[in-house]
Amino acid sequence: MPPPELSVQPLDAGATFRNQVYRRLKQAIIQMDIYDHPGDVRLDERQLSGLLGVSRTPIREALTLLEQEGLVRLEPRRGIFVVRKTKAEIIEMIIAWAALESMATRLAAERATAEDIGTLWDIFRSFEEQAPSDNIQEYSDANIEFHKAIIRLSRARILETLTDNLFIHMRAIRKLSIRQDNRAEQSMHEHRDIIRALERRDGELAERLAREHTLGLAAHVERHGDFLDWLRLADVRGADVKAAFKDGLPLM
Amino acid sequence: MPPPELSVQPLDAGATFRNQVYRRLKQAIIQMDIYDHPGDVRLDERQLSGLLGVSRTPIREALTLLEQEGLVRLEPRRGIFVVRKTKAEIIEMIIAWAALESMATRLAAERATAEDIGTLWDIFRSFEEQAPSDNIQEYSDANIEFHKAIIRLSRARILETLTDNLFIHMRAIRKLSIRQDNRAEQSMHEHRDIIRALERRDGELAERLAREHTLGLAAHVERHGDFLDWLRLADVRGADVKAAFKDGLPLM
DNA sequence: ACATAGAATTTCGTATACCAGATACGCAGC
DNA sequence: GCTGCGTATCTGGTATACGAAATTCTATGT
Repeated sequence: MPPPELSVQPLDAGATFRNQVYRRLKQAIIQMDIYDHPGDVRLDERQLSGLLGVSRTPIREALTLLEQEGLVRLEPRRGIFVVRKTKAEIIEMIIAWAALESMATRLAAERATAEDIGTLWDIFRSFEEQAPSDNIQEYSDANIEFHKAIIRLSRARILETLTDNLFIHMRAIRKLSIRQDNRAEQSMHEHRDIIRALERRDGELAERLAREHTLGLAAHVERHGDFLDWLRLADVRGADVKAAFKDGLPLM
Repeated sequence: MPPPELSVQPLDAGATFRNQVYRRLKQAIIQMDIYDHPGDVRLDERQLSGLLGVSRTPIREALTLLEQEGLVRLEPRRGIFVVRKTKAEIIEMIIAWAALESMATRLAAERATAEDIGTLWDIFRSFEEQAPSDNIQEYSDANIEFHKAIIRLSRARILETLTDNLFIHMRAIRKLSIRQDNRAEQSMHEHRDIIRALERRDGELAERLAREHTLGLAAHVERHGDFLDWLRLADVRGADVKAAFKDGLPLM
């Protein structure tokens, strides 16, 4: 028997102001649903500094990260703007998502345990039960959760990381009508078929189904996603930013 | 005829110190071939500040970016270390690469012009002529260039961006013997077959060949990449960092 | 009223100062 | 010589100060 081992995690790894601000801002930007309202949303470093109770330094570093993730755009001496992806960009991202998820699905077919697949069925059923009418959003969080679950089964952390970054931007299409093209039902069937292919350990088929499913979404956005290029108007400023932080101002 | 339009690019967009330092450090890290020598390589903010002639602020922001790309690791109050990927991580990255490139290849089959494909043949021939003996590296820059060229033909910027970030880390396996498993010749044939599939506009086939080609590399690393987990020893510090910057110290 | 020039202000980029955690060093005790 | 402890030093994280470019405001002349 090996000697008993005392393994202690570092207490506050990643608890720097920079990282806290990063998480906080990211969450705020995601929640503010910029795709619902036209006009630029501008962030002000000083305002954020006051709002969060830290100096500009960690805020700037957090914004640097958010810029690299494509959530904000830093225009020197002009301002920091929350990014709204164009229709073309969203479609490209869905294509990349399809690529990564289909590969993940192939891996999952080899690596997932029977129990893992059971979990997929659980998720599948859990939002099969939702009345499709009360959820206007085609790609609600629940749906994304299903896809994330599959990708997790690939046991490939990098695929998770990369797709997570893509999924963030999928809030752009949450308002896409789910009735159009009868997508609700079709999407359901495709999910079911993917799980079945995984059960049969048919990686080739599972990969193809996953790819076609997600590329189908890309095609859907191609047809009905013009609204994405519509909203690009007035300057809003301040007010919205404050609203996003309405709960829980102090950072610590 | 549309009216003549005067479009002037901003002169210094992205010419901030932060971005210059970012590019400079990235290049330096890539060139320093950390995978050739064991031991941690540590970067010192103040030293870099003196070396590059700017204050710590833009340097820290650049390091923040490099951390997100996985090139360095910032350990609060302990140091900044150049990251060496593990064998498992490299394999995961190659798998992600395979996913993205196979999708890109599928798109390329639809979108590439005949001229584009001609360019691929050019690249193909250009490093077919190299005596295979003088290039020890499996994934030489020329080879990567071929893959980048294909991905570019997909006309999907995001696929380019994502794969570029992955390719950076492929320097880890440049020293993989190309003789093993007769990979030089096999790789050549596979490249040729991919171009042919593109010529025939057979997206399905091109995608599969691209995927299998790159997954083949993953398998190769799985078999022969143990050396990646070997080198993890003493602390080197300072000296190597300076060497990497030996040419062109001042930033501007 | 309107257009315009110039000053005041805003805002991000950069430099510098300070802080606290982590390490390294040296001294004391054995 | 080795161990343990306390202090000096180093290092990254954060706050603050300053600078320059861009915007906004304002006063002025028509």
